[in-house]
Amino acid sequence: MPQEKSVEDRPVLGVRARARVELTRAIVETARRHLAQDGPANLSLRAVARELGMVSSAVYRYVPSRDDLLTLLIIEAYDALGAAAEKAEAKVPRTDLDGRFVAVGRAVRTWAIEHPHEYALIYGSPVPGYAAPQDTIAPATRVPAILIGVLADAVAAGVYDPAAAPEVPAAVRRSLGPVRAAIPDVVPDDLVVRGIMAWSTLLGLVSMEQFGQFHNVLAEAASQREAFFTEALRRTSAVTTRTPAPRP
Amino acid sequence: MPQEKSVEDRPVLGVRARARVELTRAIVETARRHLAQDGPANLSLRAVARELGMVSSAVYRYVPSRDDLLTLLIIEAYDALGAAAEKAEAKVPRTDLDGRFVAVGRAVRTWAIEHPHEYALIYGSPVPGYAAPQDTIAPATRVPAILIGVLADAVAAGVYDPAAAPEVPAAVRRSLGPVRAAIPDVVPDDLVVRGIMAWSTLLGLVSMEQFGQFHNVLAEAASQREAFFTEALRRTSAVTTRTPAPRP
DNA sequence: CCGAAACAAGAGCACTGCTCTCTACGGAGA
DNA sequence: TCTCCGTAGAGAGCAGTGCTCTTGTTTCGG
Repeated sequence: MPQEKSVEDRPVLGVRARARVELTRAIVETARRHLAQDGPANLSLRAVARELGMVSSAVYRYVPSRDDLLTLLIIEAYDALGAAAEKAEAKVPRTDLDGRFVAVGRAVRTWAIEHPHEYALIYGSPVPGYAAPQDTIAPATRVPAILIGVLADAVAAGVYDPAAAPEVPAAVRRSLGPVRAAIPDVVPDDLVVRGIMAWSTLLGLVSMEQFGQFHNVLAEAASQREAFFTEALRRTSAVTTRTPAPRP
Repeated sequence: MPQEKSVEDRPVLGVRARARVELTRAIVETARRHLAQDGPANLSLRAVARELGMVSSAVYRYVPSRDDLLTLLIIEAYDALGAAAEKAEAKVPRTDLDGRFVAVGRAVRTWAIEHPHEYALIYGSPVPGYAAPQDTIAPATRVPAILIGVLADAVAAGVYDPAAAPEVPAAVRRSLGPVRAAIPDVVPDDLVVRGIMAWSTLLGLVSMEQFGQFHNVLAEAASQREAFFTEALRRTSAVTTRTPAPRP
């Protein structure tokens, strides 16, 4: 998008530039509504154009392709989910580490229930080409960043004693290379592994519920689903941010 | 499919009936190949028909719709995955409970890596209408059934002492209603919850890797991915099939 | 002020799922 | 054995999709 640079340069935007940002916003917004209603697979560029009263070819002036539009929606979804999780976690006292983890998990689940198609878009099978564009990885880290904060605070508060942390096998330590760059050094590898496992459990639970894997497994009533989920989150937290018992 | 009944009745199949089962098999088979190559979203009935040298409308004599064809492929995928997991688990000595769980987990992951689109079809965001047809739920239980066997053997072998099992909250116990029907009574609710969590962790790990959520988190090298995964599975098993320490 | 760039509109291409009509043929009853 | 009847295949066609190209029109900057 070479236009954006010239747009950024001009302090006062001309008629054309204003119309461009406005229309781009309108396109993404109606696309988001269509996505929420019909799901990623049924998102139609032509339908979006129709609702905006323009012809389909005109949309291509603003969005390079359908996949790029989906990428924009992916970014929006990651951001919305991240905001919801941050808001929920911020309400819990800093010292209540389990409460913070559970709050994040419940926020993710609640957001997924309220935005099933958006959730499927970001955590389901990727619809566009497999390679996730560079723009999506930053917003995708928002929720994990909260969990990293909890891990770091567990060490800081002494709930997890790094001195008692067991060494992880060398191959496992090497596998953690990329994520180590985003985690404070005080968090030992053992706790990093636990954190990734906790995050996987959380997403696994939400995805399985969202994608229907809990049919004929858990009761359908919302209150019981909620009870099970909260229990699972509490147990997950209990095996994550705790000083490990020395094992023979 | 009212024809099937008459087909079952006749001991010797006529030319028409033979051709029907043959062609149906051919359609599903080529569809499976197309699915493996291009993914569920790009599966085209017309392309399948083209490859079989028939016109698209003829396929509708055998498959009611594209979604029904996908449902058939879903059933096949569940069965193939279940077979792979069963085979891997059968090789482990019955007494090695952790080994059996890890074997199942590794088998699921290996199968997912070898059949990414099939995996996405069954454990990713559902492509057809949300309601999973009745025919799919039976094959879907194949892998979980193996894990249930491990849980039951943990109780039988005394590795998990049901006498020491803590009571789960009443709402959680009620949420387990459906799945209890498929689990021996000797397995206490506490262990059922652990089992569902372990299964969620396993699927969460595989899905996150498969859907690209581990980019910039774990190293890309296959050996390191494998090492991390095995470690995670071992840890998951270790917190599942063990007599719980009494907590204050 | 004028040329270049951006824009909207429309036609068109190749493709999809699915329906309908028409013709040919296999199989079972009279 | 012959005669229907239901099934099979072929083709045309409909409505929809993503995307491209051409043709005018409007806006902006030198």
